[in-house]
Amino acid sequence: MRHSGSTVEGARDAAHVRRLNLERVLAAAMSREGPFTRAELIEATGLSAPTVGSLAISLIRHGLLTDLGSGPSRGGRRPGHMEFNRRHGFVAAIDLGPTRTRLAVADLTGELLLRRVVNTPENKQPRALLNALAHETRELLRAADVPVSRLLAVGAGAPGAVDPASGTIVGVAANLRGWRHVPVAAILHTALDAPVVVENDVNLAVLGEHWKGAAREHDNCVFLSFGTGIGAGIMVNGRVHHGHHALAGEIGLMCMGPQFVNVDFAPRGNLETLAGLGALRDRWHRSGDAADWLPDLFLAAANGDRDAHTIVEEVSTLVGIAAANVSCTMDPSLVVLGGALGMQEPLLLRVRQIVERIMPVPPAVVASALDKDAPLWGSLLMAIGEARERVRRQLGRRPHHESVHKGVSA
Amino acid sequence: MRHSGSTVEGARDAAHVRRLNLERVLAAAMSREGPFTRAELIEATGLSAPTVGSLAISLIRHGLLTDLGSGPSRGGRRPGHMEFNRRHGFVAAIDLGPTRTRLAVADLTGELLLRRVVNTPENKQPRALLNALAHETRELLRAADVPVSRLLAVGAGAPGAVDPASGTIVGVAANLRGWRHVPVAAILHTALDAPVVVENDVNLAVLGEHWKGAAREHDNCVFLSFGTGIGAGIMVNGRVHHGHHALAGEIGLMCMGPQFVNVDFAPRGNLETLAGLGALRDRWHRSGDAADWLPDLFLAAANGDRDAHTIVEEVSTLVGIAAANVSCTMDPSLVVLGGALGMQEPLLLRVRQIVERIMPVPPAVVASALDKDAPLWGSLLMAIGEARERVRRQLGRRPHHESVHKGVSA
DNA sequence: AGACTTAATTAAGATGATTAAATAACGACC
DNA sequence: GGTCGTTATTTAATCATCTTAATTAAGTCT
Repeated sequence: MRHSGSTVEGARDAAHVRRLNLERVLAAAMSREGPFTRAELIEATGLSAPTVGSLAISLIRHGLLTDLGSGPSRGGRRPGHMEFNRRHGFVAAIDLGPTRTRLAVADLTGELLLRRVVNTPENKQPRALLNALAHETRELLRAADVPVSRLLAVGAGAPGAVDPASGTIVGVAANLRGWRHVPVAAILHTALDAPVVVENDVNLAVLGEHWKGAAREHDNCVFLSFGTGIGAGIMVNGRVHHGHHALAGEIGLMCMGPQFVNVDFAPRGNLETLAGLGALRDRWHRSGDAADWLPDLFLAAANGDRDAHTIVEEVSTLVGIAAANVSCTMDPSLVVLGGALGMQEPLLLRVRQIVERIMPVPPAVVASALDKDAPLWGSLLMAIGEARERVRRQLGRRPHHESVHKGVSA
Repeated sequence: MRHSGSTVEGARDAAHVRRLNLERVLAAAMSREGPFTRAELIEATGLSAPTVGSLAISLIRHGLLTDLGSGPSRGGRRPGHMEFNRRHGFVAAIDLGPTRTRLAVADLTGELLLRRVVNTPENKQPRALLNALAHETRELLRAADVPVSRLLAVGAGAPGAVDPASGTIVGVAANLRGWRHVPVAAILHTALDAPVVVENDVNLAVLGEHWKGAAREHDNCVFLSFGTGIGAGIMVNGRVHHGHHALAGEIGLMCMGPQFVNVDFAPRGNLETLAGLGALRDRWHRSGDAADWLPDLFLAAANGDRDAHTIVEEVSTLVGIAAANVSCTMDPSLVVLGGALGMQEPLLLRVRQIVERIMPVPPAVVASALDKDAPLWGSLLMAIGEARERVRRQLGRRPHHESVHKGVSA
C-alpha cells in the first residue's frame, strides 16, 4: 500500500524546514545506542540549542522520545537525559519461502523481539495462505506482548517477480505455482491493519546483507542467490534497483553462450536451467530436497568422484561467469553469494577465481553472512523504513495542544 | 574539478528555503521556450505571488532573466514579460575520440552555437594534445562571439576508464595508448579557466541519447557501443551509474561462455576480443579504417557470401547475448545500439530477436539517433549541469546592493 | 564562599514565506 | 466616457521558525 504524494513534492516554506530538522534530530536519536542529552543532539545535528530543545519537546510529546530526567553533572548544570522510545512502534516481517516461511517482530530500531519459522502451508489458495500467515503474525505479536495497534508496518518478501509499487506478485514464483497478480499488500493490509510493503526475496536479501550482514558499507553491491531459482538483488548507491518492469536481477535468464541461442531455446539454455538446483539434481541422479543430496555432491566431488567433480566444476564455472558478467556490468564493490548452492565453499572459491580473472579491479566475493535469514532482515528494514515514513507524517500534524495559558503581553 | 561540499549538507534555515525556491523558479524559467510572465511562474512553481515576484527580481538583478517590459493585456493589467537569458553563460563540449575529436559551444539551454570536428592530433603527449584542443575550443568560442569570461563550464569525454570524481583518465583508452592517470580536468581547467567535468564517452552517449536522442523519457536505459572497443553506458533512474571503481558498463570484458574460461584466458575470450571491430577485421581479412570495409562485410553477407554471412551471424549473436544479459541484469526500458558496428541494421534486427527471446518483458532495442554525436551532446548536458551548479552558488551570494534608501518606520 | 562550567531556556532579532488588501492597467458595456 | 469586472503585480500585515545573545539552573572546584 504505497501512497503517491498528492501534494506537489512539499511546499517550500518554514514548515518544510521544521520537518527537515525534525527528521535530522530523529535520525540522530535513533542512531544512538541508549540515552543521550540535548547537548549531544546539538552536536550531532549542527542545529542551535533552542531549535533542538523545541524539537526534542515535540518528539517527547509525540512519544518518540522518552524523558529520563536529569543525569549526573559534568561540572555544570545537570543534563536532561532522554532516549529513543523503541517501543513507540513495532514492525513485522514475513519472508514467504517455497517450503519455509520466516516471521519476525522487531522494534523501530530493528531490535528483534521474536522470530518464528513455520512450514509454508501447502495446497492453499494464495489468499488463504496469506491469511494464515497473517494469523501467525498476530500470534507472534501477542507472544511478544505487542498490541496490534502498535504495529506500524509490515514487510513481506516473496520469491518471483514482485512489483513493490503495487504490492503485487506479478510473475510466477519458483515453487509457488499459480501466483499471478496476487495483491499481497492489499490482502495482508486488510488482515493486519497496517501498511504492507512487498518486495522480491532476493532484493530483500541484498538489503538485509547491507544492513546487518556481509555488505555493510557497500552501497554498490549485489546479492546472487543460487538455489532452485537463480536471481540477483542489485544495490545501487544504497538503494535496491528494480528496473523498468521490476525484472532487474533476473539473471536466471542469462544466456551462457552462443551455443545456447539457436537451439530450441526457451527453457534449455539459460543460467537457471543449467545451474539451478533442478539441473544439479538431475545430473546427480537424485530427487527430493536439496538438503539431502547437495552436501553429498560436494563431498563426493572433494573425495575425487569423477561425476561429482565434473558437475561441481561446470556449475561453479557457470556461476562464476554470471558473477563476473554482472560485475562488469554493474561494478559492485562486493558480490555476496547466497542460496543453498551459493553457500558451498568450493563454489565460492571458484567464483572468486573467475571474477578475479575477468575484472581488472575485481569486487570482493563472499558468502552470505545471514544465509536464509537475509530476506527476513531485509523485510524488517523495509518495514522500518515504511514505519518511519508513517511517523514522519504523524509528526507533520500538530500534537494535541494542551492549551498553554500564558500571560498576554501588553 | 569537483568541489566536495564543505558545509554540512546545507544549514536548514530560512536561507535554505530561499535557495530551493530560487531553483524552482529558475528551473521553470529554463524549461520554457521563449518569454513568460510572473503569473506563469506562479502557476508552474506553486509558490505565492509575492515570493515569485521577489525571486524574479533577484534573478533579473543577477542577469539570469531579462526583463522584456509589459506585454499585451488579456483583459486586465498588462503582464510583465521576461525571458531566460540564454546568453548569460555558455558551455563547451569536447568529445575526444581516437581519430576524430568533436567540439561544440552552446548556451545554457543547450542551443548549439557552433560545432567543429577535427582530427585528433597524433603522436602528441596527452598534455600537449589537450592544450591543442583547448586552443581549438577557444577559437570556436571566438568564432561564436562568446567572451571567454562567459564560459561557465566545459564537458569533456574520452574513451576508456574515466574517474569523473577526479576528472582523470585512469585506464588505457582503446586507441589512445599511454593515457594513464592523466588529469584531464586539471589540464583543461588551467587552459580554459573554467570548471571541467570529464566522463567516459559511452556514459556521455547514454546521457546524450536520453536528452536529445532515442532515449528521451527512458530513465532506465543502456547505451551499448560496439566499435573497436565495446562498452555500455548505464542509466539508472535518470542518472549515469558508475559503479564502485568507475568500471560499470565495461561489458567488453563479458565472458561469452564456459568454453572461454579455462583457455589461456585473459585477452582471448571476452566480448571485445570476439566481437570488437579488431576481431571482425581479422576474420574478414581486411585492414585499415573500419569505414572502408565494414559496409562491404554487411553487403557481402546480405548478398549471400558464405564467410561474410557467418561472421555477421556470429557477431550479431554475441552482441545479442550481451544485450540480453545486460537487460536481464538491469531491466532497462530501452537498449540503444551505437558504434560503427552497432549502427548496422541487420545486427540490430538479430539483437532485437535474441533479446525478445530471452526477456519475458523485453526492452525496446533501437539504433542510436545521434550516432557519433551522442557523446558530444552528453558532454554538453553535463557541462550545463555543472554551469547551473555554478550559477546556483553565485545566487547564494547577495547581489550588489544598490543601497535602497527607505524611510525608517517610526 | 565565590568563580568557573555545563546545560537548557527565554528573549530578541532576522529571514522569508503566506494571506489579504491595494494598486495598476486594461477591456467591456451601457 | 464613466463604471465595473478582470488580470497582473506590489505592498502590507502576519506567521512560522531559525539564529544569536542573554538568562536561568544547577552543579564542580579551589
